Amino acid sequence: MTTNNAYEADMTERRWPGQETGKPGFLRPPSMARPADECRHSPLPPLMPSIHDVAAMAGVSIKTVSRVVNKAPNVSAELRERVTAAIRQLGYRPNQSARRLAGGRSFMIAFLYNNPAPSYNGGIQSGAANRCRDLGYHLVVEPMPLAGEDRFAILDRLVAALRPDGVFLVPPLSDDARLLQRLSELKLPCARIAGSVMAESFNIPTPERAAGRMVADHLIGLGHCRIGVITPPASHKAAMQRVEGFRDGLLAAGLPIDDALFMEGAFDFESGIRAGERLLAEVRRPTAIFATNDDMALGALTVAHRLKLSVPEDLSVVGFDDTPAGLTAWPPLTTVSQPLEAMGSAVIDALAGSSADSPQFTFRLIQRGSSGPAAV
Amino acid sequence: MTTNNAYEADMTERRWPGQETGKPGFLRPPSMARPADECRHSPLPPLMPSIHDVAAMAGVSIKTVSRVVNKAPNVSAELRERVTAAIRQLGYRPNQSARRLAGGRSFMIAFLYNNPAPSYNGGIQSGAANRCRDLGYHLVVEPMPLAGEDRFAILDRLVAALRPDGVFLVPPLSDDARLLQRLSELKLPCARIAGSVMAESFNIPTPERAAGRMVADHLIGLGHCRIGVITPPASHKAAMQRVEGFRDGLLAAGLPIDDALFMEGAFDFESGIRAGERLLAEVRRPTAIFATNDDMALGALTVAHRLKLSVPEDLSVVGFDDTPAGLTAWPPLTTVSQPLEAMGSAVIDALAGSSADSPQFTFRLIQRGSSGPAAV
DNA sequence: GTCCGAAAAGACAACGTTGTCATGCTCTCC
DNA sequence: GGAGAGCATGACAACGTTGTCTTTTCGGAC
Repeated sequence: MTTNNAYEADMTERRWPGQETGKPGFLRPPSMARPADECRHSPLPPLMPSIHDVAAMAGVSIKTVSRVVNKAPNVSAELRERVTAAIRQLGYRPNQSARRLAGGRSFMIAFLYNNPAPSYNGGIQSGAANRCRDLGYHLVVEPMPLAGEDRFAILDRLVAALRPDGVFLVPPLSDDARLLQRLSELKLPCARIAGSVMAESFNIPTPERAAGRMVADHLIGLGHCRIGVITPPASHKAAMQRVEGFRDGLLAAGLPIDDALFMEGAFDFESGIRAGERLLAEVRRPTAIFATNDDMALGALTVAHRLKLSVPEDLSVVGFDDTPAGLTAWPPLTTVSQPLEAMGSAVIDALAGSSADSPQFTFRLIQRGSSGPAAV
Repeated sequence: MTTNNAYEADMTERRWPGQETGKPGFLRPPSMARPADECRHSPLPPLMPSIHDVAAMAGVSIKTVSRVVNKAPNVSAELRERVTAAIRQLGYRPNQSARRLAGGRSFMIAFLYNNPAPSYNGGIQSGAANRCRDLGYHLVVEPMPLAGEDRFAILDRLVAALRPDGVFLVPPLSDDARLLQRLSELKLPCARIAGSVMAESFNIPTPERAAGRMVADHLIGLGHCRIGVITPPASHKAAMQRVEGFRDGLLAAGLPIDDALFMEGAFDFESGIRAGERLLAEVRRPTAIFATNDDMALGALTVAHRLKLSVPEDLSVVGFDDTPAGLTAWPPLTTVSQPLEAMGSAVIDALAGSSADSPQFTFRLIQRGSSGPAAV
């Protein structure tokens, strides 16, 4: 039911008295929406105490409570003490909607994603959500289409309705120049993970290149000298660095760079199969394959199985991302793991300005059964 | 930095004039938070028009605009037309914070999850987020610990800050009795997927049992009569139904039920390996294994590889969930797929009361290379 | 003692929306 | 033509916070 009418789509259908529809709907109807009110003047403590309740209990003005809550300076120790006690006793929590309305902050951070790898998104999201929790923010998720004008409509609606305090993007969205430009027009603080396109938004860099080098060193160390590479789609700039790093390793080891051994994939299993088939059909068959993500590596592994090649005896395969599928494959996949949760956490820190420096991450090579010494 | 002090933890650190810290933080400082104001009386259309701008342009009161926006009855066609035009021209979008504050609705739905399978969460979340978008809601994600008192604190904070219009849970959270009780105390509309514990909250049932039966029929149809089953942990009530359905199938086919062939797993890869090892060490080795989720099935598959059993010639393996890892395994896993996106979407419909009936889902058996005829 | 400046506390008006009530206006029916 | 019922519209007060400005209080220097 996606409609192009931006206005219509933003409104929720709602039943009005007189419009009888059979099913009542599950959400609390508006009329009973404020249980707090009934409690306000009752002897029982209010269910959802407001700043006024706290102020009354502490015998101060609401402004003083506000100051204490926001850790503003110029509040005497004594009052701060009293207010804090009242807050604790009542279990007061500021109402975010009211804060947003009055103060211009929403305490919402929007997570825009498109990455089809659920474990990648999941890891980042989990780290980000937990850090948000610590900092008093909330994470709103918004899946975005990769292309098309829809994404601008989606973004506009999100921004208009929520006015998030910040937005963050993961690859490949973090290289979507038009999206970044729109975000900058909207003057939304924005942070990206592993972006490579230049943009004014903050970017959290990742050691893609060093990781690519690490894979090269690993395979070369095992004696491989003819190594096929399944490269990312050209749009995936960050992942492209993995290939660069891999080339660095070949150069450093004095190995030749054979363009026939570089096959472009689409970051999915199918394209890994196709690339693997072509690589393994080479007359001088490579003894190892480095795929720039796990899905493609698993495609290569599947081709090896189909061709009855033993892994790692006949062929070593290395992936990238440390997805769950790599762990459960046979043989388990040698791959590179990223500290996803820490990265998600760092993005929130960057947006909230609560971290001291630009974070540094290290990617780790996870050696498992799919890579071994080259056959002699 | 998780602190137990509920009050402290809810507040974001904030820089006040005079407190100089080196890094400015990335979020827009509060003072420049309202760019809309500057535009209000300028000749240019306001960047973020409010209901007042629309009312002024259409020459009506703000209340009338509100009525049009909320599709309330009793507005003349002419005014509705004028207002709609003004809304469109200005690109007006209602401010959710203000709506929440005034109307008692937040247009937020909270998604509580714990399920460690990212593709499961991801699928549900994606369906839910898209449906939210259609209906004008937003999806706030909140990862929850499985046990411990923390989850109540997390829930309380979420509710206090956001007052979400609804909450939804996926397994195994949907069977967390204490959490459900707390939600009901908070009077929060709540919907669950595949819950089996009785609770007053709405539950979206899934055909787990029928799916288990389907797997049994599939394997029995291939000629298997000795089939190992890796069961879910006892806490996963919904998944337990899969085993029931499987038993139904055995009974219907007149096959014996051998308790030695039922091994409890923990829904993860490792436990699948352990259960697989034990099953395949049986003197009369089963010719097929049904694991109640893919991770455990992949564990069994790994054991088969280690024992140099051919799959499916020597052993058929069937999983459940249709995870990406099952697709990329070797051989690709026969499994059961759930319409995750539709389920996520349906939960939102249930919460918003926008669907006519309780939805019915069908699980599909995905036949792939890991299951085949029983050896004679 | 007076005065001054700074610090502490409060009063009050936003913020943008919805709920409630009041006010017309237009029918219909006697 | 007058009463009453309904519809269409608007005025205004919430909602719970924060920003701004004002007032009070408190030290200390003269």
